[in-house]
This record gives sequence, C-alpha cells and structure tokens, in this order.
Amino acid sequence: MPPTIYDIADHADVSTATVSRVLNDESKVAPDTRDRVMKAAQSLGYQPHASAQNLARNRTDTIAVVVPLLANYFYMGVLRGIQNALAPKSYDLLVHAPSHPDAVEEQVRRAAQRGRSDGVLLLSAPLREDIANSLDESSQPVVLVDTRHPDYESIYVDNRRGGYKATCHLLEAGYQRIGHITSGTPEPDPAAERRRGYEEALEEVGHPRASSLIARGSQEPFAFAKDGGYTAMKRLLQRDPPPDAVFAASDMQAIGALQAASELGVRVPEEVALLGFDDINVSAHVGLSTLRQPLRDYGELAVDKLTARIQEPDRPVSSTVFNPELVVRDTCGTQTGET
Amino acid sequence: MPPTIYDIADHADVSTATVSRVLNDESKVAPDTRDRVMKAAQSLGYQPHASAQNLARNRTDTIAVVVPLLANYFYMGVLRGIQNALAPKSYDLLVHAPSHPDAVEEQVRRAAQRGRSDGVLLLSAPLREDIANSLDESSQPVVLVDTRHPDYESIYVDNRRGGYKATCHLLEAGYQRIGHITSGTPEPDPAAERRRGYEEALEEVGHPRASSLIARGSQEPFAFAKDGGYTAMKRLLQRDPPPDAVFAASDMQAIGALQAASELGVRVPEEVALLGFDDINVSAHVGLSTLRQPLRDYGELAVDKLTARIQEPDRPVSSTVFNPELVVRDTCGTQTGET
DNA sequence: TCCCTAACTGTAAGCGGTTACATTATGAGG
DNA sequence: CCTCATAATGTAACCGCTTACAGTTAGGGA
Repeated sequence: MPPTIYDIADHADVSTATVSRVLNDESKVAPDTRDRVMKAAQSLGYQPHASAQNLARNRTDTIAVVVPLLANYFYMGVLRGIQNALAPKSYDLLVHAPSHPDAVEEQVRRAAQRGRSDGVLLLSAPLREDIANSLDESSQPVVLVDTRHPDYESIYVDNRRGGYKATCHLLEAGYQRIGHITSGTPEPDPAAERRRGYEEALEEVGHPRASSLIARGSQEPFAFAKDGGYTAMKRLLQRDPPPDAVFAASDMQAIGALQAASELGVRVPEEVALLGFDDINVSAHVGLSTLRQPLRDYGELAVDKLTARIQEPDRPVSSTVFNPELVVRDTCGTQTGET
Repeated sequence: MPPTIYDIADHADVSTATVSRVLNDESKVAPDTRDRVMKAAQSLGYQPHASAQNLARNRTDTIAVVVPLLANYFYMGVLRGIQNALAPKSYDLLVHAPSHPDAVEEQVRRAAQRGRSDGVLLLSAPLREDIANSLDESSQPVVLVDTRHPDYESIYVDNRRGGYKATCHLLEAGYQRIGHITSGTPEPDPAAERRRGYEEALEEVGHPRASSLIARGSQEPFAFAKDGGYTAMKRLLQRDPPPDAVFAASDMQAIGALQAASELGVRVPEEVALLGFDDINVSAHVGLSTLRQPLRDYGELAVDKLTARIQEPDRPVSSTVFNPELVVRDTCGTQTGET
C-alpha cells in the first residue's frame, strides 16, 4: 500500500491536519514540525492521491475539451493553443473525442459530469437543445469555440465576411467565373455562412446568381474533409466552361481540390486559382492561399475565458468574433512579387 | 447543491447502499425498489460525482498520455489510434504535453500520480533514470511508444532497418552520392539508429565512409523539425558535388528539404531524390516517398497493452517492434508507373 | 502572579460515493 | 408450526484528503 498522510502523521508524530498544512498551506506551522513532516514524506516516497484531493477540495484542476475529431489539422491548431495556455496555469487537459459523430452528445455529457473537470471547452459543437440542457444541469463553466450560442461564452470567426473577402479578392484579381466548394448537406453553419459571403460578393458586382458554380462535397469522413473537395473539384472542372477560380470552404477541401486539378492536368493557379479557408498548418507547406483563422489564439483565449469563469462564475458572458485574414500564397495567382 | 445519493435515498425511501446498487450493479434489488430509485434519480437530475466514485472505487477509468508536443503530425497519428482504441472501452484520455522540453519529467510525474489515471502511455520519452524511478514508485502500468526500455512494455520501429532499407532503395535505383539529414545534437536514439542503417548500407556496397554527406538539423523547435531539414538541405546542396539523393531522418525534415530545394531551383526528384521517414499524414499530400511507421497501430496497440496490464498487472512484459515499410511516391524518382 | 493573545497543533466532520457485513422478511421443507 | 436458506435491504466503515473549530502553550502586560 502506498503511504497516506496518516503514515506521514505517524512517522512525524503529528496529526494529519498538520501534515496537510505542511503539504499545502504556507500557513503557520513551526519550522521544525515542518521539517519532520517533510522528511517523513520524503522518506516514505509520499505522493498525494489525486482523487482524494479532488473530492475534498471539490475541484480537479482539470479542464475537459470535446473535440469532434482528433488527428485533424484544424483542431490540432486549437489544441495547441489550449495546451499552451493551460500549462502555466497548471491545469490538466481531459480530451474527449467521440469515436462516432453521433456520440458527441454522450461525450459532452461525460465531459460535463460533476467532479470530472472544472470546466468544459466545446469545439465546433452545434449546440442542440438536449446538449445545452445537460450542460445547464451540470452547471459547469463552458466556452464554445467555432460555434456560437447567446447563452454561452463563444469564440468564432466571421465566416460570412471571410467568404465575402475571399470572393472579392478573386474578383479584384480579375477572375470571371468563380466557383465555390462547400460541404455536403446538411451544411454546417460555418459552411453556409461562407457560401453566403461568396454569393453576396458575386451579387454585389452584378454576377448572375452563380449557383451553377457551386459544388458540394460529402459528409464523409467529415464535412470539411479532403475527399469532398476532391470530388467537388472534379465536377467543377468538368463543367463547360470550367471556373477560372475556386473558393473552397476549407483548406482540407482545397487540398483535395488541388489534387483533383493535378490529376486532371489543370495547372494551379495558371488555369484555375484556388483559395481555401482556415489556414491550417499544412497549407503553408503546399503554398495554399487561404483565409486565416487564428487557431492558436482560439485555444488560448478559450482557456483564458474558461479559467476566468471558473474563478468567477457570474461574470458576464461575452462573444469574441475574429476577422479572417487573407493569406496570399501560390494558389490564387495574385502574388505581387513585391517584397 | 446538486443532488447526491443521499437525496435519492430520501426520496425513494431506501438506503444509500440500495441507491448505489441500483445505479451500478445488476445485483439483487427488487424491481419496484429499483423503479422508485430510478424515478427519484431521474426527477432530481442526478449525476454521479466522478471524483467521489474514483476515490471509492480506487479507479478512474482514465488513462494518461505524455506527448512531447501536441500539434505535431507524428503524435497526432498516434493519438488518433489511442483515441480509437479507447472509445469502445469507455476510458477517458488525459493529455499531458509539456510546455517546454525540460518539463517532460514533471509531466510524467504528474501523469503517474496516484489517483489521477489508471495507467500511463509515454510517447518518445527517453527514459532517464529519474523518470523511471518516479514511475516505479507510482507503480502504475506504463507503456512506452517510440522508445524502448527492457523493464517496460514497449512499442517501436526498427529504425536501423529503416535507414538501411531507405538507403538500399536509393542505391538500387542507381543513385551515387546519397546524402543524409539527421537531427541536431544530441541526436535522439531513433535518429542515431536511422543514421547507422544508412551508414551500414553504404559500407556494404563499398562506399567510402560518407560522413561528408551527412548534414545535421537543429534541436529547435524540436529534433525532427522542418527547419532543421531546411537548413541541412541547403548546406547539402551547396556541396560540390552535391548529392543526387537524400535520405532525411523524418518526414518533417524532408518537407523542409523540399522547400530548400525548391528555393534553390533544384528539382525533386530529377536533380535530387528525397526519401523521408515516418509517413506522417502530410507526406501523402506532398507526394513524399518515405518509410512508413504505422502510427495509428502504435496507438491502438499501446492502449491494448495498457488496458490488459491494468486488468492483470503481473502479465509478462513484452516489446513489439515494427518493420518500417517503404512507401514510394513522387520524390524518390523510382515510381515504376506499373499499376 | 494572573489574564490574554498569538502561534501552533489536534479533533473530527465532512467530500460523495462503495461495499463488507448484519439484519429482516419470505417461503419451502420437515 | 418451526427451521433455515435465500433474497432484499440497511448500517456503517472506508477511500485519502481538507478544514472548521477547539485546545494547548508560551510570553507579554497589568
């Protein structure tokens, strides 16, 4: 049996209260008592029992994050930010990734269970009523990332504006037939908003409602996945006439599109320009132009908001909206070459 | 105050023992008693308190993983496997990522703390004595991934063989001057072994000890990072004569090398062939030829080993060595074009 | 010398569950 | 009708730590 504070108390000839005080407080303990306790703890190789502390303190120093899929560049970026912000605060991170998209709710419930964590970060979770309810019940602090809900602390990007910016950029570069790759149906909110931004920009310059230049990906393996971009791009390029520029709703889809173009022998950006969305880590590697979401910042900010809320549960709820930033690389054919 | 089993007991007019039995066991409880308890729990919106359960059961149904860095393609692959394997077993995942490389030991200690998790997965942790000791003390089940230690369950790849295979492949393809990019010093074990495999292959065919064609990356931001590959490749290509093929110790470094070549206007694979190691997710996107490590399998196997060990702590310790597999894509210039 | 305060330390009651063991009720067998 | 195994439930200890509150001791001031 590993040693407990009782063992230490015995060895040091004090009470467990004193042991606990030595181990945690700076509060008044006589120096030599402190010494004896420390020595005893040392020699016994004492380690506090985390569960016991959690129970007694009613606090776990752990925060939970529900992420739709691990091994995804987007979430990886956010997780990185989360981790960065968490380390100095000495919180631990409990990661809940549903094995199946339908399991999200269960994971949320689990993450929010009493006594498991001190707060929950929800990434891209469309907040259905049932989920919102189980959250309410558990009354844990919650921060939403990449989703919004008026009742919860939210962090997200202005997707409509991003779609608009992207399309304007392509228009200004002189492209005439601008296509769009969106996700499969049902279209997640962010995808829908990006599409709306795209449509708005086109309408503004008097382009005919260009729905014929929109191609949808699939939901498998997930809404913004590479595969969907690949097939959508193939369809777009086989239109007659094909688009001379394409704005994809995500970088992963854009990368799929890149591959499709390459297979069809269509050069990027000479024959078709390409713009993604997200600026995930790989995009830099493949020279993809895109609209940047500050993923790391999402993570860091989310942690800040959450920990603030843990300390002060009644602080006012706020939303933070980021403005996506255009990052010009190789694929949109508008690199100026100026320094 | 959220309801406890005492509240349920009151409402259902039974003892807490019975409540607990209803909530957990299948054991003998009269059907209508069970009903009353369930109803009470339901109407109160009862949620068990995880910390309390953990303490009472002396079990957390959580496993901890210590990963050197989040947001790294290699670990992302492994994490994915871990998550996959964990979900059906309904374990939770506690992720410990040191904010600074020196903090590894602290994270290990934390991960292995009594009562925090039921077992620990260590990714790429060079097992120094002090770490091994704190592990011993906590006497938690441990599985090592991408490292080896005779006293612990280990999963890793035959790095030497990989380096050898890579180099042989390039030799057989007719390349004459084969360079190698390894990590900065101190060279981690896997890097050293890959290099040795490379040297062995060269010696076998009577090449002079080719140390002049080895370039080292740096340790920043981490041993196998892109930056190191980039600078190393620049140096290699400026040799006279330059190598006609390069085997990089990791895919990230190879991707950096790719960028270096592109900047110097050196075509890959026409002017210089390139081979990486790991087969991280991005490699497929950029057409990098490489030696594949089955990252997902690492994760899954690690979880299997760990959970088995949690259930049966005295089972014999075993090592699993994988054989890296050559994956030919675009960058090594040996694509056969055969179906 | 006595009282009071400050500085330590101890006692014991939680935290919210689980579970060994004791107790009670029930019905079958004699 | 009594005995006893069996099923159902209750009692209370325990998991390991924290902490409110009480108690002890020593020294300073009146």
